[in-house]
Amino acid sequence: MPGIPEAEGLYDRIYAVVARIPRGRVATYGQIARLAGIPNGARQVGYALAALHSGSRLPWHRVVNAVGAVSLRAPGAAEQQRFQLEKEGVRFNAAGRVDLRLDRWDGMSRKQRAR
DNA sequence: ATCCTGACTGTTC
DNA sequence: AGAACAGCCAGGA
Repeated sequence: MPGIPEAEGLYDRIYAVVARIPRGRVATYGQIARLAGIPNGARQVGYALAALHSGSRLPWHRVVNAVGAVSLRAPGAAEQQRFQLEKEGVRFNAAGRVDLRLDRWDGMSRKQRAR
């Protein structure tokens, strides 16, 4: 069939990409969407992650928005995400944002700490 | 099928 | 740098 975008589910593809983000690095929603084959699916990525039940082993905390900030809305959740990232070595600036130029995952190699 | 909501993003001011 | 806007698209009512 000419139109089989996701015979395994859209979310599964998103989760698969998130699972590949190496420790100590972050990726943006748009970046993940693109890697999952969903050009303009940034919101879908957020939607998919929101659908995740607590207890999932997916490294969803490594996902930040386009400006390097945490987009969690639930009170306290954002701080928790930041704490977990800092624990992995990701640094936040005074504005509470990640410097994507330094810690963004290149989407290819799994481990590589440039800088 | 229509409308509203949302863990988004790029452009423009 | 921050705010307003307009696209974007999957769910749920």
